[in-house]
Amino acid sequence: MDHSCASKAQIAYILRELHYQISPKFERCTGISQSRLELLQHLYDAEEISQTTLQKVVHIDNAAVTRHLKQLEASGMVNRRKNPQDNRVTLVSLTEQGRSKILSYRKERDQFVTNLLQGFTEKELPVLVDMLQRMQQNAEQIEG
Amino acid sequence: MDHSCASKAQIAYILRELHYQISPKFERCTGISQSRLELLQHLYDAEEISQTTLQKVVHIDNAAVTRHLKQLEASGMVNRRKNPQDNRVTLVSLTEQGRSKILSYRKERDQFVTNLLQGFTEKELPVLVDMLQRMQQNAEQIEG
DNA sequence: CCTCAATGTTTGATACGTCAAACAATATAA
DNA sequence: TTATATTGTTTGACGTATCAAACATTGAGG
Repeated sequence: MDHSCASKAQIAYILRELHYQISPKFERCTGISQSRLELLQHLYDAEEISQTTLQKVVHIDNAAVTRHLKQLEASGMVNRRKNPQDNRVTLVSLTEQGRSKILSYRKERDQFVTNLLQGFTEKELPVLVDMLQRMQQNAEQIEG
Repeated sequence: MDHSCASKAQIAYILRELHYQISPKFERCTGISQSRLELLQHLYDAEEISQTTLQKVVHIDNAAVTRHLKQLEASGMVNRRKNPQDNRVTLVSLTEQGRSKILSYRKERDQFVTNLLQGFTEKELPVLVDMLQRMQQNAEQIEG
């Protein structure tokens, strides 16, 4: 409520605008959506994990995760199977095809992000990451 | 493509995640979506402007702007009329009701953003705004 | 054992973006 | 002035997120 609220409010606006500016361009440049690539990226690191675990790290709704993974399965990028120890949970893993394809996606992504961050110095990047993460933590607290 | 790409890629991920964390909470806290409030906010400042002008400043697709404004008109927040000098353009303005309602929305928004930026110092805010705006400018350049 | 709660996943309804194509209305130029 | 390009807006098809409700499946307590 203090005098700096105008600039604070601006931040919320810019974040929204930035997302919608980036999102379609990211997909056109890399050939895959940010969400999908993020899912694949975590599978790449994790071998085989449950959907819920995956859902929590990518901050996407369960329903959306289910739909993404179904389509990624249909396109041969991931495998899904029930956990024999607990038939409620679905375990997901990358296929060989997925594992190899992700490498080229990553290249495109890196190029894209490099463009996005043109003019940023090496010192600025960690500052930015830190601020964004702090906002994320704050966001998690809001409205239980 | 250099060694800092991991941290760069992280930024793209966080931006996406942050948007989806914020967006529903913003609406629940304030009673209006970010996009709508941003549209109203600009109308508040601008008196009467054309849809296209408005669309350009908020970085939302024309189609989405049309739909938002139609609904805001239906709910009595804005007026729309054809420009008599050029019947192609639609001029939009706030109604009295809209003008008064926006004040309470703003209060909620400011509270929300204050929570989002908890722990940020006065010096950090302009740094953050600057970085976000630079990303926006870079994003505009990508893939003409 | 057999409810009943908890956990994981899925489905359905809704909202809001994008793009492309359709429709004006206006400018331009032959 | 009449065909053609340009500009502003709208509509339709689609993707992807949210929430809430429906379905398993498993665990725990009487």
